[in-house]
Amino acid sequence: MNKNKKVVVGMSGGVDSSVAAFLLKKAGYDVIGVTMQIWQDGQQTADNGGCCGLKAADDARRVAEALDIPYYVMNFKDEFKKNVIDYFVAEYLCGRTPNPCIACNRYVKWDSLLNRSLSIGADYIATGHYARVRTTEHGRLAVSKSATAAKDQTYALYNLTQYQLGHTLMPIGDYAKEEVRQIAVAENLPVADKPDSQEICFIPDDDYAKFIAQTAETSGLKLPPQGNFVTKDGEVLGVHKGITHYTVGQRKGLMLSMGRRVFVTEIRPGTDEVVLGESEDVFSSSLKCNQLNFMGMADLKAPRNVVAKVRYAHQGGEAVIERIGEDKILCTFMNPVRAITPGQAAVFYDGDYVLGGGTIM
RNA sequence: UGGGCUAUCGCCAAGCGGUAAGGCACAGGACUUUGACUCCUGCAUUCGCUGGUUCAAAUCCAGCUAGCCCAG
Repeated sequence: MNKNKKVVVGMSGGVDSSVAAFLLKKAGYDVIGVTMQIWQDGQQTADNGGCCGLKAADDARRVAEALDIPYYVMNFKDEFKKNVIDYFVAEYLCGRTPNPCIACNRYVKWDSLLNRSLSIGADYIATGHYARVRTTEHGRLAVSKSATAAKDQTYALYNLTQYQLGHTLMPIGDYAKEEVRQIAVAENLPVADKPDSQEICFIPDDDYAKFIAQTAETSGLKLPPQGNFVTKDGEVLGVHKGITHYTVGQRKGLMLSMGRRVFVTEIRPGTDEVVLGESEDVFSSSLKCNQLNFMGMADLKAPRNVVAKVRYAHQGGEAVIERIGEDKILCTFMNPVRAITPGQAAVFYDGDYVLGGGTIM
């Protein structure tokens, strides 16, 4: 039944998406390899095999040749700049901590790439994400955790719509990381031993504050000034470099010697204050989120027990969610969770699959 | 310019004659398709300065310098 079904595979040049392409071809799909060109100068990301690196394209092309599938590079620079980079910078400028991977998935991969793929006659797009698409008992489509819980990437995919999911394949989700690599080796894919990607792909040197400052400047945006480190009671502890340098839960880089470890507990964009506190002060038991997307559940009428994740690497905590507004959910945890941070996503699960999620306020 | 006290890594701070603890900060690494967190490693041949006593001093003595306190 896969015969004649055409699928565009987003190929990053990494092991995962390469194996995804292989598996689809093996399963009988009409596979087209595509690398998204999203970042400005190719030089920048030279050896970074990131999810969206650019040297990437060279590797992806070699894999496509090895697999004997058509291969194209599609230009999504404008979309990426607008929906990921500008969003990323704007969030930091107002004291929040964005998750660019979520934005990239939502707007670039599952909007721009999907639409362009459908327009050239594809039935699906596929990626190398460690996640699966499944149908729930209520007939909803939802991403569910991959075979390896350790490599689960469903968190970053909570924003997908039913329509998008209906045109999505994630062939890697049924395999463990080691198996994927073994397949790559067995099939002699040119990228079999490439290391896993990491860090934000568009900031090669890992210096966020510098990147934000540069981008803000070229965009004519005003950078937040220096301000005070304060305690929750208002006592001034020192001067900081500007709120873009900090995030909730942060301990390193404060350049402040208190004699004990202190952490950022709150960022106050209004007064440019960064509040510092003890380790236990960064735990909290509830959060509110908006910009909701419902996936495994069609809606949220009554309070519901879920497992909620508050960041990509969060193991998840038991919680109750309830609607407290047209576009607002209150999530109350059974046990306090560390570093709930505005701008990050709260994603709700029922067992293995995603019910929905929103942006932490 | 009478008396007293203190001067040890960027900060705090052990040490009390036997050859420089620890914490914080910082740096590097690990982990990680977000930020964080966490973990590992590193971090004073030298104890305000100058002499002296001693086999041996950051530790004892003297002078100097600096800071603090109490008196004027």
